[in-house]
Amino acid sequence: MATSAASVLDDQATHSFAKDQLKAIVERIERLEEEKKTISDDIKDVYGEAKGNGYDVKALRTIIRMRKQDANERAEQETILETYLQALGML
Amino acid sequence: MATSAASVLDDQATHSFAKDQLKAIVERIERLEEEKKTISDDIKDVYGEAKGNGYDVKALRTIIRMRKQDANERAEQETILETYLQALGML
Amino acid sequence: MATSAASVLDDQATHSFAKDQLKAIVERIERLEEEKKTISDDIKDVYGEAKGNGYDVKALRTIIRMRKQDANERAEQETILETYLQALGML
Amino acid sequence: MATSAASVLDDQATHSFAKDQLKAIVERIERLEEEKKTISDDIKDVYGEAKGNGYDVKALRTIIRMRKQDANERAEQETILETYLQALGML
DNA sequence: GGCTTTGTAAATCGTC
DNA sequence: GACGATTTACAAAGCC
Repeated sequence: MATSAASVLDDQATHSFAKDQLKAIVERIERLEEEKKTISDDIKDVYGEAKGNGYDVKALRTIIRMRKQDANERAEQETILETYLQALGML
Repeated sequence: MATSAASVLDDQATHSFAKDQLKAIVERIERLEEEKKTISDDIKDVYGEAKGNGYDVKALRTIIRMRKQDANERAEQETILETYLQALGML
Repeated sequence: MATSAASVLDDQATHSFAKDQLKAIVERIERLEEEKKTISDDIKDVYGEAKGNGYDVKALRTIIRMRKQDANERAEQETILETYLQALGML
Repeated sequence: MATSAASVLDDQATHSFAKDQLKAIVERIERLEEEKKTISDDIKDVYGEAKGNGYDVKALRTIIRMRKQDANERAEQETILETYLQALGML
């Protein structure tokens, strides 16, 4: 079966487009991952610096983790409150 | 033993300083972790968007991973090359 | 190089042993995973039964999760206490 | 509106019952989850022990996973067979 | 039935 | 460089 000149062009265009789109996606992700790595390194630096100033890194991590937990818990409390209000027909 | 007025002030100053420094460290880390989370979410968004456009997310991740490996390998090759050049007194 | 009759037997014995040992490990793990699956199914049954008695499964899960969090938190509090005591040279 | 003495008792009884039932459900689930965790830990122990005997844990996991897949496939084959037998009126 | 959430596995990183 | 701890990726389960 023959393929018309038009459809060949279409195929090429479509193919090109797909390739460009994929490339764009990959590059966006790689760009973001680089930024993420930069920040991770910054965090490591802060811990390292703190350690240099006599802080116990493990304790610091514990503090950070607990504060995050507290935040999560507050969020959950709100969720529960909403659930109750919902159950009481107050929302 | 008595504590002089001066040392009380010193203690307070020292204590205040330690507290402020700790607070600063914690806040810097939390700030950075927030930024990191933002970027992680952005990455998820890109994958989600790609999925919406018909891409297979797992395959995309594989591509990203392979390209990272390739980059690492290239970097390693360069390291080896430099080592040789160094050994040959050409650097 | 020749291989004595004894070492052939040794090799076989060693090989057999290795094979049996590997088999034993695999079977122990598979046995445990079966048990684990049984329990998971039991848990699902309890939730299903509760649902049949008019309980809101999602709410039940929230209760279970919160109680677990509380337990974790208590455990962490103890960890922190120990850390402080350690720091104070009291352990 | 007034509430009769009888209905107060009923309410209390009902309330007590509901509370006890909920408590029973929660405790059953927590009990089962504990058992599940115990088994998970046992599995980890087996892997750890195997590692101590020179086995490669990742390879072991691969074996387990493949055998599970094979089992699933066998199960699927049986399902297909049953379907055929059913279709042929032989079940 | 897909889409999010949760649990598990793998990989990475810092430590000793 | 092996080990444990943390982070990240994958898989499974539950919910809509």
